[in-house]
Amino acid sequence: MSFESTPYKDKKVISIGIVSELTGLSFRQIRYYEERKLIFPERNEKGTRRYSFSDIEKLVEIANKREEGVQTHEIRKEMKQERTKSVEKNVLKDMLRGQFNAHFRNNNNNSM
Amino acid sequence: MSFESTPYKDKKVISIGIVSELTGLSFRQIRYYEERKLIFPERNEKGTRRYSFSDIEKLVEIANKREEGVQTHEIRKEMKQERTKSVEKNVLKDMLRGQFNAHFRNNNNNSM
DNA sequence: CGTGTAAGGAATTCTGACACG
DNA sequence: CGTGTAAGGAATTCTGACACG
Repeated sequence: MSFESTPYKDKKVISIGIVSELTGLSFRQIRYYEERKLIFPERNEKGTRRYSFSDIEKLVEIANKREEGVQTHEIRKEMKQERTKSVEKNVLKDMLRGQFNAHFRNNNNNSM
Repeated sequence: MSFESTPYKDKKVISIGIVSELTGLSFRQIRYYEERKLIFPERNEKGTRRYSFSDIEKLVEIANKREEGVQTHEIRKEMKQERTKSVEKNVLKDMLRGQFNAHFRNNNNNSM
């Protein structure tokens, strides 16, 4: 019923050069964070990496953590926790939507 | 008051190869439509073109028009009209917001 | 551990031009 | 008018490795 028709934020279309420009990180750093499983760019047929805006946001977060001296291993753990929280939030949202729909199931005939 | 903090849709970050993949158009066609002032990619320092998701949407529209046999010159005119309409719509929106704000100026103390 | 760098190769993109129609 | 293509050059990206610490 509810579609994400244009999730530009997650489309993997940006090359590493632009990502470097946008984040201020070196190619070496960007590739290394991939090696450490912090980001997951896609590849085109020829093997060049493609990143999304989400990846760029993640990289900025990573850069901040690194400046604080946090190791990639720790950052990885923290990001896993974030993902779990996010899943929980969605579960909660679904439950609320369920209640909401139940409540209005029988008297939703006028407003579109 | 209302900010577009992350207008990913208009960020010029995509190279012509990806645009070609996404639209199905050839490099030649994409560059030609720029020459005819239908799209306006940016350039990085070294001169390579960078497109936005908006540009890609425009290109798809252009491709559809071209298939119908519409010439680039006509397409250009049509797109100018679209822009004008869009401006008018915003003017209307601003007027409505003005009235809305005036109406609630004195009794907006509870709900955020 | 995290990052820099030189190395060699492969893929990308650019421009201006000739071609066809 | 709109698009294809071959041409030559410049810029981009890739991998694996050595280096420092």
